[in-house]
Amino acid sequence: MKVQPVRPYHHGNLKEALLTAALKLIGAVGPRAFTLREVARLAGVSHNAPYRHFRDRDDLLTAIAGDGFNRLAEAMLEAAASASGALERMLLGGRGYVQFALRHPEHFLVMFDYCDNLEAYPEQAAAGRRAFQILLDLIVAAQEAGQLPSVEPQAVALTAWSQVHGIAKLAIGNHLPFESETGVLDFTDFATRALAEGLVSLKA
Amino acid sequence: MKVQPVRPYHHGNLKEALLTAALKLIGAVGPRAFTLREVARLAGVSHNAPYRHFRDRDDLLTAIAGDGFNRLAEAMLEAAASASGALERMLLGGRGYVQFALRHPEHFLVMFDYCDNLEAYPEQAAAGRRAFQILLDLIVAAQEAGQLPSVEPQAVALTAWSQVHGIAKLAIGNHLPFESETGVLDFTDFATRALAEGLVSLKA
DNA sequence: AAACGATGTTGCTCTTGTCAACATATTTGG
DNA sequence: CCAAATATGTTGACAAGAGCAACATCGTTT
Repeated sequence: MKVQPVRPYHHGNLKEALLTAALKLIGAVGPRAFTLREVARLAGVSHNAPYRHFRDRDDLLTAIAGDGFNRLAEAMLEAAASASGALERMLLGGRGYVQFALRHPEHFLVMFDYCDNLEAYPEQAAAGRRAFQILLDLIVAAQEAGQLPSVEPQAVALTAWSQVHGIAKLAIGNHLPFESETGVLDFTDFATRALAEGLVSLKA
Repeated sequence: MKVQPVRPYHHGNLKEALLTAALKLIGAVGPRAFTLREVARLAGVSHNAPYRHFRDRDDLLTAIAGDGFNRLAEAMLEAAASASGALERMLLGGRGYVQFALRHPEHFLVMFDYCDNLEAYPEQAAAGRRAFQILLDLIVAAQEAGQLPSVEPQAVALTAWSQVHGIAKLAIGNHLPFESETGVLDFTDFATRALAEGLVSLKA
């Protein structure tokens, strides 16, 4: 009778396992100390197994970035869903952006700082554009509801994006003096409301 | 008669030369591909010479970050100096922040993304705080001039910082659709003015 | 069942960070 | 004015990681 092999030669779902292990590793030691070989070790495979699923180190990181953009999009939609007014939905979308960054810094850092050449990966780049489109849609809806002035939505979206992105980056980098997630999110509300108010005033 | 030595055993000012070479290298290949050994090569010294001036790789990067914070502070002061009103000075300070990031992305990236543990380096951390203090001062001045509401200046400063930091990061990462520096800076004006307007309205 | 492609493994080379030991220049105390 | 002492550079080593090549094993397709 054959002994149950502790680990079959073929992993079965190594690609997913590698991505999961990579996220865990980045979460533990940061994207700088991230190592392909350590990921392989975590997944229990040889140091070269990852190359069957990812062209190289950057390819794996880009996959994580693309996954992150999809999750970010979901997070924003989910956050926005819990409001009634169009303007509130937009503000909550921004809040969702920051909340995602706080809860998934591994993803967020890779998405924006540890992944050159995102444009060279069509699928991941598209995921990024989709996430931005959500913000744009929220803004257009607020404009159509008359709660934001009808200046170029692109400019408004970039302004809002810059605001929440700055908050997210500074918060992750421990540059903001808030202890808790709640503290950062309350601050986000303050900042985004001020900005929205200003956009209204500009038009007036 | 002794032949003029092409290169003396002692460099003379290696520390500065290494920092300069490091900046050039980071500018050329990005902070990810930055290598201590390549820096040594650029400076024309052996691969271990840098260790006489920097404890390790992170130490050199942190030195660059500290230098960057000082230069950023200068840039903001200089930008702000060319305006008369307190509010205008504050807005120009933010513009200077973004302009610095655009012109010195090597510095900016190291300062905020490739330098963990800045807090472990008292001098560099202080340089960072001084730069933030400049923004804070500009805001307090605008408040005292009655051009900004007198809500907690700390919160206002963090909001403004987040705004310009987000613009700077997104611009450097090529996420903004502006071709020229001027385009980004005009957008910065738009965004910061909207935010300032909103802060005024919030109080009202 | 035999061949094929996909998936994993072992073993190598090249590069890097960092340590240790040694060499040379500069400064300083007698 | 010269000998330590101290800076500052150099060479040589080692471990670890990225990525290539050759080989092994598995499932699939004829």
